[in-house]
Amino acid sequence: MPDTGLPHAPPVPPPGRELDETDRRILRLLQDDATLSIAEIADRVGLSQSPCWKRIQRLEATGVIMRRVALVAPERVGLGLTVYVAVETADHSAQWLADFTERISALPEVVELHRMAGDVDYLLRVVVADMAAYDAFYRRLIDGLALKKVTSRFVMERLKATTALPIP
Amino acid sequence: MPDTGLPHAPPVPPPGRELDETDRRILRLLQDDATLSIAEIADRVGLSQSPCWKRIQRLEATGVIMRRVALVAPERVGLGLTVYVAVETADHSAQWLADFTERISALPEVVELHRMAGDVDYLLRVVVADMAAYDAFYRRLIDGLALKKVTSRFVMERLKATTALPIP
DNA sequence: GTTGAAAGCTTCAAGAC
DNA sequence: GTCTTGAAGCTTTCAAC
Repeated sequence: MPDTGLPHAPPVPPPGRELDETDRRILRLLQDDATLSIAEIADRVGLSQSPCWKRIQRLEATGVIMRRVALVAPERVGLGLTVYVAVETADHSAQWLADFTERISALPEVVELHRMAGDVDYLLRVVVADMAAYDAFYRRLIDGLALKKVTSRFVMERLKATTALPIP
Repeated sequence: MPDTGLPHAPPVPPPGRELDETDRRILRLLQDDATLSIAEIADRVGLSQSPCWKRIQRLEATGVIMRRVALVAPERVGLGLTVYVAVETADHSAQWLADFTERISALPEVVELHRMAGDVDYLLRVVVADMAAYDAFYRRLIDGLALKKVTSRFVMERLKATTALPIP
């Protein structure tokens, strides 16, 4: 093969293509309802139980299925306020960023932390009880951190929220 | 009680306080790992199986536990790109907003749709395969919609992502 | 890939405290 | 509210095709 100087094809599985259509059908079912029995799933994807069970085992062992969880309604446990926090950092040294990441990840109110491209460096999704709780969180967040800009955007209404990925 | 003119206390369950500490411990366990057996949960919260099972049934029946799902690793199913899209709408009539909401919710790539307070009207979380797929999605998104401003922010790295709420 | 079957758990209802 | 008991059903493994 000629060396084009371009990046190589990934050394390992072409994303999403180590899975056949049956695997993807199983995933679509399970990410919608993880209480389905093997019998039910096998039936719906047109397999018998044993091979279906083996496929699910493999999907779990290889990390395609990361975990099975219960989704809790936030407002039912007194967590009525979700806030997206866009952070622009002042310091961009590797050490500072590592510290920042570790420290922010440790905050339980932060359920998601993303490093972003573009104007915003980090985007946080924060879940708290109410505005007073958010204020307390915010003070803890900025305390001692050199942040250039912090923009809080408050969720008024959750119109759609699913953990089910649009598996093609 | 004197009428202060301030908003009343909510007429129904004080958020999160219809649940006792045992319920909350069960929720913390299940939102971390929904494969735990009743026996295991009962053991950890200090109950025997039946009352533990009844509590879980009640939490599901009353919608505190919304569902049980499998979480799939996006990059393992070829969905390597997550984008947050901030939308400012041009039209704010009720009819327009209803149409907008319905239309956006129907797009499978949109896994979350929030109505926001402040400068941004809507925040979308979009999951796609790659930049080409996002471009195709973006064209469909803006096609025929009067949007004042659309800002796409691309996730470079997922540093933390949990569906487990910080139940106090 | 398939079927069928057996062992061991888990779930859930019933009845008592 | 809690506990114990027991039946039914499910998961998991295995043998055989």
